[in-house]
Amino acid sequence: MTSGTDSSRRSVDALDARLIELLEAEPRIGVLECARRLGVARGTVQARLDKLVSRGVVRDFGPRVDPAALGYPVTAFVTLELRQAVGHQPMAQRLARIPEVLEAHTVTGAGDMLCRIVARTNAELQDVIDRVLASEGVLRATTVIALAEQIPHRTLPLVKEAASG
Amino acid sequence: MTSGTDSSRRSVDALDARLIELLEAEPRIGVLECARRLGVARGTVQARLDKLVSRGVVRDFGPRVDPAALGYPVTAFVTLELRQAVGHQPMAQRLARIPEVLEAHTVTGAGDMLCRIVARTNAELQDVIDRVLASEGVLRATTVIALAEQIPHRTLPLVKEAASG
DNA sequence: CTTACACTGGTCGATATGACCAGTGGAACG
DNA sequence: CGTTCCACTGGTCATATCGACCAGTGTAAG
Repeated sequence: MTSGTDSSRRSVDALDARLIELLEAEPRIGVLECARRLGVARGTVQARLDKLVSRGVVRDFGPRVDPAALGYPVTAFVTLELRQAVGHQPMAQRLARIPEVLEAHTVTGAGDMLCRIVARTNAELQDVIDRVLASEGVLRATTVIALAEQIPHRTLPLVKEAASG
Repeated sequence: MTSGTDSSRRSVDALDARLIELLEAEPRIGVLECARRLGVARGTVQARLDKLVSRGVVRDFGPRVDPAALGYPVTAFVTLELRQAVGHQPMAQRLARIPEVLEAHTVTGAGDMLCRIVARTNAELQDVIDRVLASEGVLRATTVIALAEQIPHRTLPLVKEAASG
């Protein structure tokens, strides 16, 4: 009773999307309950999940930690200009040693790297930025503080889009 | 046999941190196995976990989806300048309708909003940005493309820092 | 037509879960 | 100094899920 899904061409199909959506909404329900709610056999859900994970679409099911609840309510995005001589790799390694640096990308444009940084207070944010600036090769740091999270990190709409489009 | 942990003052203590670390590394192991590895009773792990969740430190255990594996390998950060007249809230709602917008913050500085956007190709990125620009109230969009993810989104070092510091 | 594959629907034993409980030690407080 | 509160212990319990199997069947592609 194939429902016409073809998981070989598109990376996710409608069933995959519904499965991810379901897990996103209620992560604790388990395979059996998923199967019931999606109206398919349990083995099918199991196979789908395994494939999603092995294909890398679903990275993991680790705990999502909220920095604010941890005591780090200040978020900032810092753009770094680097001296040409210093490579991105060693720079990234130095940044990685600073726990408050949650994320870093190399980017196009005037800046060379874009980092997401958190801190306990604005004052401590300054400390963190100073620590970043202390790294060799950083010429300049431009900081914007995130005032509010208008859209929290999400992927669900994208999953649905990928399944249907 | 209290191990001297005081979870009332600091938001997380050493045991919490080890628990989160363990779950981050191997999300599938379950409460019992956690208890064994941490060398505490199972009930303790259960209580800690419940509290971490209820306190909001751990948001959830939902699947972490990788946009790249979904077919959206292009990431960009877009800074929006808005017309003063248009509020941030309605703007965020319009942005939320675009699946490729994964995240949006209001920020300080020249721009008003900073968004994380993904796309299948650079060409499609242009389409997405056009869709963003089509929203009423957007005066200007400045885009930087993420070339490489030097530090993937992480919170573990922060958790350890919060537990010790 | 034949092959390949996905899904079905059933069973199996092993294991984890979440709920209890009484007891104990430490820390804070009066 | 005694009391109270709280976290942790270590034990049991019934229930539910897990992950593994299996043969059978439909669709789709070659």
